[in-house]
Amino acid sequence: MTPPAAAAKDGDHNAGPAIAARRFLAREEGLVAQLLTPRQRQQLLDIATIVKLGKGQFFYREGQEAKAIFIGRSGAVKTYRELPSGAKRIKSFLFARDLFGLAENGHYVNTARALTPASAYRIELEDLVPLLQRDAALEFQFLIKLTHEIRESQRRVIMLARQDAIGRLAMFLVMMRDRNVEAKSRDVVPLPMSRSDVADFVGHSLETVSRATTKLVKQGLIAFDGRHQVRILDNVQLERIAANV
Amino acid sequence: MTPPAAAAKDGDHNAGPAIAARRFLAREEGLVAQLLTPRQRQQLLDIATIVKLGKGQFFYREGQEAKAIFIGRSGAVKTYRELPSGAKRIKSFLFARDLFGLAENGHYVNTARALTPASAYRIELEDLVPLLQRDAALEFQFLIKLTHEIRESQRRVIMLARQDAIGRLAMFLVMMRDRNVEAKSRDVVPLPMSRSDVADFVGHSLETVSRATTKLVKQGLIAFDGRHQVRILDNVQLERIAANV
DNA sequence: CGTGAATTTTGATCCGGCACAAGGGTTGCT
DNA sequence: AGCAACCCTTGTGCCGGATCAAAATTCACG
Repeated sequence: MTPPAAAAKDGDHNAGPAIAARRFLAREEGLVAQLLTPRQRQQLLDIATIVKLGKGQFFYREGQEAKAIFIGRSGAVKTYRELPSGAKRIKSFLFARDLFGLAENGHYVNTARALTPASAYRIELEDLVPLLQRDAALEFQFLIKLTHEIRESQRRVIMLARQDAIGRLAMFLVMMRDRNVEAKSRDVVPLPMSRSDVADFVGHSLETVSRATTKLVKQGLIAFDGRHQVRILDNVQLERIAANV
Repeated sequence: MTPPAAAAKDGDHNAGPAIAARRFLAREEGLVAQLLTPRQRQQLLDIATIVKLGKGQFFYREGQEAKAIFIGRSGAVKTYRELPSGAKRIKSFLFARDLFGLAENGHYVNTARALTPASAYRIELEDLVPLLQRDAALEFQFLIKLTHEIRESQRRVIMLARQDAIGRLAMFLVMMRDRNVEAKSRDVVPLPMSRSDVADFVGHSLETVSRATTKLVKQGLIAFDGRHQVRILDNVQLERIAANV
């Protein structure tokens, strides 16, 4: 039984699943908007169950039959693929309001695992598909979310195209900061993932990432409060490095 | 006035816009399916105009107000962003049946330019959005297309994460081969883009790409018929290199 | 079919990140 | 609290790709 305070802290759970994305028609510059109306959230809530997992547990695994999609509710999740070589390739880090579990040919193409204790709304495809086909407006919101994801993915491509380690890391930090809307302070960014997850994500070795963070710290642009939280000290400079492609 | 033969060669234009993607529910393994029913294509055709551009001309430019989306009809198109440094970052190469021109905040986020003489269906958002909101089934197909794109984008991320030049190139070639469905021979792959476009796409310098292609040729895996067409001689081996992550 | 421009290939040098390795910290478990 | 496993940092040598430079091929155009 969760005390009301704890529930409130993570946002607005009671209202049902939320999806966040940048609208592609609207002009609300730069803002990540809540896409669903209260009514739509209620509709989704009606067919959703809530899954709560401990750190390290799996929402689903690569290759499993895909029967449901998930919408992040609390905590942090990573999705990745195991490559033949045994290396993991991080696909994405997911938080509240993120959509995950889209399938190909009826099977999940990657594995979703909780980085921290995490919860998500689980919606059976069998329930979702008819709802979407009945409710074009709701489906439209999913569409918007997907275009948003495509763009996120492209930002990542741009990041990966860079050669320099510090640049990639700076870009990564900025990305994480930007996803961390609704935080008290925009400059305190939680990094629930391990360094090696970051390394996989930015496409560098763990050591290189470590060196790069050290450099940024020494330059006074960032500081760590423990291993899983960064404070951005010099936003301007960090942005400059991140944008300097 | 295009002679009928020329029109037929590029596929099934007369039937209206086509969209290709891998369905995410269906089990038709590995196949890129035509998503739209004849009726849906007709509906789109009714609100579409056809844009024909010469090589090097622009469908739209980064930052312009986004009033329409496009669906590839013939020829090849590239989309890219100009980075502050002046470098281009290729986002994607597009062919017939591909969707492009999705906006963010009402503006195009990249530039779309014809690599070869190319044509596309242009559909005004003002016409499309109501149609989608009226026709959930049609919209659903768009949704599927977008999930497909997300996955393509992720394949690219995986490609970029690799370090070795030959591996990236092999992967790129395989990707291009796979998109080139409906070709007479699967092993003759057109490469309408320049080497430097390829370099931008795979995230290496032009010289490195050149060296890598040379190596593949010397190893007897591929051969060039002119600069814009590759023949894949040893598919097995090429796949092996491409998959060897 | 020739000429100049653009694209591609080839060559040489330099630098940054990877691999390997070892030391110190932190976290989780009992 | 204590121990062990894991995670992160730091150091060194080496290799692959970027960069600069120049030659070679192809292409566009008349």
